[in-house]
Parts: sequence; structure tokens; C-alpha cells
Amino acid sequence: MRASQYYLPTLRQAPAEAEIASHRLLLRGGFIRSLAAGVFSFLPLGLRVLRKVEEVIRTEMNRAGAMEVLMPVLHPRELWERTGRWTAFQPCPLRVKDRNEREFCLGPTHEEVVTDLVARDVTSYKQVPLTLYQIQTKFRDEIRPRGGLIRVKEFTMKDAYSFDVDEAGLDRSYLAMYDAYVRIFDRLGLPVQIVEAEAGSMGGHDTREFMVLNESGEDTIFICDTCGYSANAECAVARPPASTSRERTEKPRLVSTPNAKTIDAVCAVLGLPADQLIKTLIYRAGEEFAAVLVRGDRELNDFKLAGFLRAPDLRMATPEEIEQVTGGPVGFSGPIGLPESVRIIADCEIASVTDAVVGANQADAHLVGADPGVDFQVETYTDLREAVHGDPCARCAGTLQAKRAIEVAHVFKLGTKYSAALDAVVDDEHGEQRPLIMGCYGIGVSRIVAAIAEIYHDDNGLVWPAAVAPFQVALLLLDPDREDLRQIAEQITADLEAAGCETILDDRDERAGVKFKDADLIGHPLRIVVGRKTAETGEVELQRRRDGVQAMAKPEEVVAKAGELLA
RNA sequence: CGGGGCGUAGCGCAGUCCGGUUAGCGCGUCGGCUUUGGGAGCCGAAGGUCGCCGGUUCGAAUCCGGCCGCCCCGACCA
Repeated sequence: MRASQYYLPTLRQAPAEAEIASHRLLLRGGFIRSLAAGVFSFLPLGLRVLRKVEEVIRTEMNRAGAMEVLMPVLHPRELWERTGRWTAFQPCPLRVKDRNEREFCLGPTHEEVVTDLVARDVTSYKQVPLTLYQIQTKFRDEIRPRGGLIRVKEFTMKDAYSFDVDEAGLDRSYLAMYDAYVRIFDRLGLPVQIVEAEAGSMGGHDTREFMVLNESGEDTIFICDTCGYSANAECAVARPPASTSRERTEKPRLVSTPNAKTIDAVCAVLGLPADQLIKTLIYRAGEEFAAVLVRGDRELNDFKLAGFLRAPDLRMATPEEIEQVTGGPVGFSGPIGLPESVRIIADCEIASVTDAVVGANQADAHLVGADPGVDFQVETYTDLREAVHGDPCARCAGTLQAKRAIEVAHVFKLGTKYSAALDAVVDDEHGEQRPLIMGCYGIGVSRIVAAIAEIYHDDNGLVWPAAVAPFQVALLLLDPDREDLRQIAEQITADLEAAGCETILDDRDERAGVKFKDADLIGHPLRIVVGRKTAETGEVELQRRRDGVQAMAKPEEVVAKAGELLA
């Protein structure tokens, strides 16, 4: 391929809107261009990278026994209503109407479509296990696109769905995908941390996320420095302190805390540290109210609470509801003297708090000297708080380290949520009808491009791993007007391409500096220079982008030498 | 959606507070000459609804109101 005929619009300066490295460099290198917030075009170079990533995924999926299909982007509303997700899916699917006012959404994910597909044609246990996948554009009306390709409204995703008759089959299908993912990221050269996670709006269990450690990521994960336990912040568990035994002391004492509606304010008024306070949050689930207790210096984790209460309509109580239930205004709620009907749930840590400050359930007052289990009873102690950097690991004597990460893939077990709703049932070996048990496995293909760019770059530009580089070799012909040099360069290009090494010949009518800068910016793994030195010595210069290792070679030796350097 | 920032030539920016000639600068683009191994030099040229709509004013890039777009921080996800 000749650079002089290639669409290669590199930018000397990054557009102002790009902040993170991958976004900046992908724009500058002429890989992508933005059309609107979270909507991008892939230019020839970017598309080559995207296709490389796809191809790695495709071969490993096929190897794992999954079969590729292509499902529609346009999904009829009725299908989504059968699973209740027309309104429940977050972020909300993009919706369109046809000329007859029939409603569709642009597929944000394909559980409904694939399950419906399988429901129509799979009727016997003999037809499973079955794993179908596709590589396709997904649409999500993201609340806030950000970070170039990191979070967008329209993106390429590989999504796979497995169907089995029993849990054992699901386990096998799940493991096959898990292993395939490990191989995929290994081949892509992308180091991933596999973490425990929540399933989000898809529903499911045994959720694992494949994370690329990076400051531009949107997730926080915790990794134990000793045992390797790792989990998304949404479900990371820290070891609570040993619970403390208490004796009945004096009854809690009412103190005046005028206008102290926040933990900070109460601490200031009473001169006490926040870990001496118990924060009482009032939640509503259906017609039921719950008082949720966490230590004053902690944050409640909503995922954990929702997971414990298992109430689909869980929400914080309104100020009016709080007043009605506790008898006091917002900011002064406490666990003492609540109506019997209010459940009291506490984070494990509360069990070791003594002599605590709690809200008095009346305006401008708190109670001092409250002891859990003595002055009030707790229905259940469970892990409800947000883990923080430096917390003790729940599984060993190690310490949890907080890190930022980019989620690039996700595997989890769906169970029968979709098969039951969409009648994907088969006869088992006894002739009994059973809903298929599903697993779901996603990879953010275009996001991987961003993640690789985040990880592999330096001050001069991108540094693509060979597996995904748009071209393996950039051959810089510094004097395109010299016919002898041009012939050498073209011969080397032909040799390399014949050897299966994708090569772009930079024969543009540009100065040497421009070609060097562009080659560095674009990040070709190997650069070969044909220039004046070649005319003098008959040799060309090879340089590896990754570490700058150089070598000289005669034209007929270039293929072998390039192979060595790219290995 | 809440908070913050920004919108002037393809890209990066100045000018806006304090209204007043023909709206500037760097890069890029086009033409010419020179140059030619790390984003060249000189000469010449093209390129602008100053995001949009309305208002104030003799006069608006600049002041006021509304709207749109983009980026960043927060709650969601691949």
C-alpha cells in the first residue's frame, strides 16, 4: 500500500475536545473522526485496527465452538415489552418509528432477539449446547458519552449467548467463553484484570468483568495485594472489624445539634470523629420502609443494598416520607424509637461501634451513647458499605488497593430470565418442558481499540502491538524522486507483502521529518528507512517502534530481519 | 439531568472584561523559487454567516435574553 494514495489525514495538533491520550492520538493519527458527541467514523487506519481486533475475537469464538450470526439492529417494541425492558433498560434504548407509527428500538443488546430466534427453532435438548455470537453495532442513549471511544452512543460489540438445558451445561458453556476471552486478550497483547462484578440491568450471576487497568477508565476496582481477590467497587467486600461486646451502660442522652443535618455538621457541633456516628438512611421498597445503618465515615453501596433487599423498586424515601415514618425531619433520623414496621438493616461494621451518636428522630437533636444491640436491635448485619483504598481484604490478611480500570468485556450467567419470558423451552430427555438456561458474554470491540491506545503510547504517538497494528511495517522512502531508491523500496514492499507482512510504503512528496513524525504518531511496530544512506551503503535501516532497537540489512535480507524484529 | 468550561478560517489560539476603521496570529492549503534523514526558508494567494435567533445601540465577535452544539466532573455500561 502506498501512503501517497492512502487516506491518511494526520493532525499536527489535537482538536481541543480530546483530553485523554487514546482520543487525542486516535484523532491525530487519522484513525477516527467524531461526528457528534459519542458518535465516530473510523478512517481506513482505524478500521484496519478494528478489523484486526474483530478477527482475533472471531477466530477464538469459533475455536470455542460458538457460531457467528448477524441479528437486526431494529427491534420491535413488542419483543422488548415481553421482557419488561422497553422501559426498564438503562440507559434507555434509542427509539424510532416507521411510517406506520410502529415503534422500534435500535438494539442496545440482543438478549430478546437471540432468545426469540432460538425459541422458534430449538425444541429439543438434543439441539443444545448452543452458543451464538455476532459482531455488530450497538446503540445506547448514553447519558454522557466520554473519552473518545471509551463511552459512546454507537459502538461495535461482540455479543454471545449460550443456551443449555441444565446448570452443568451452562457451567461448561460459560467456562468455554471465559477461556476464549482469556486467549483473546492474550493475543491482543492487552493485560486484563478479571474481577467479580454485578450484572447490572441484564440480570444474572457469576458475573466477571475483564478490566484494563488505566486512569482513564470509568470503573474503580479493588485488588488484594496478597491473595489476588479482585472485584468491582460495586461489590468489593472488605473485612469488618471484630464485633465488640458491650454492657448496658447509661441510656443514650439527648443532645442539641441545631441545624446539624449532615455528618460533618454533627461532628463539628459535638467535636467527635465521623466513625463515632451512625448514619441512618431511610429507604422505601414497595410499601415497606427500611432504616439502613452505616458508620458515619462510610458510604452506603446501593448495589449491595439492592442485592440484599431484592426489591425491584427500591429508592430513598422522600423527605415527607421520612418525617411521616420517623417523626423527625431529614438529617435527624436514627434507629432508636422507630415504628416496629421499619426494618433495621446495618452494615457489618456497625456491630463494632460503641457509644455512638445517632439521630434522635426529632429536629435539631441527636442521641449520644447509643450501643447497637443494647439501645436498639438490628434485624441483620450484612456488608453494605463502599470499600475504600487500604481496607483489609475479606479473604486474607492483605490490603485492598483501589485502581481505575476500563471494562472491556463481561461474562455472566443469565439463567432463565429471557427464555422463560420468551418461551424458549425444550423437551428434556424425559419429555419434560424446560426453559433454556442462558449465559451472556460481551466484548466492547471499539472500546478495546481505545484501551490498547491508552496502554500503548509514548510521547511521540501510538505503539501498536503487532497483532492489531494497521500495518506491520512502515517503509519510509525519503527520496521518492530517486528512481534507484524507489525501485529498492518497491521491491522490499513487494517482498514483505509476499511474506504476509502488511506494509505501507511512505512515498509521499514530503520531507523526511514529516514521514518520521507520522510513522511515530501512527505507531507502526516496525519502520524501515530507504534513503541516502541506502544509496551509499546499499543497506536499509530497520527500527522497532516499541523500544527503538535498530538493525541494518541488505534489501534481500529485509524480510528475514523484519521477521526477527517483529517476533 | 445537576455542576463547571468552551464555541472566532481545516487545526491550535488572540481579540470579548472596557462596543468604534478593512477581525488578527501560528500551523495547514494553493502558486513560485530554494531546500531535502526528524513536522524547512523566502515571496505571493485563497480561505470567516465571529455557533444560531432575537434585543439594546448611530454602530455588536464584544452588552442583554433565549436556543443549539462540544468537552470535563457526578449517578449508568462494552
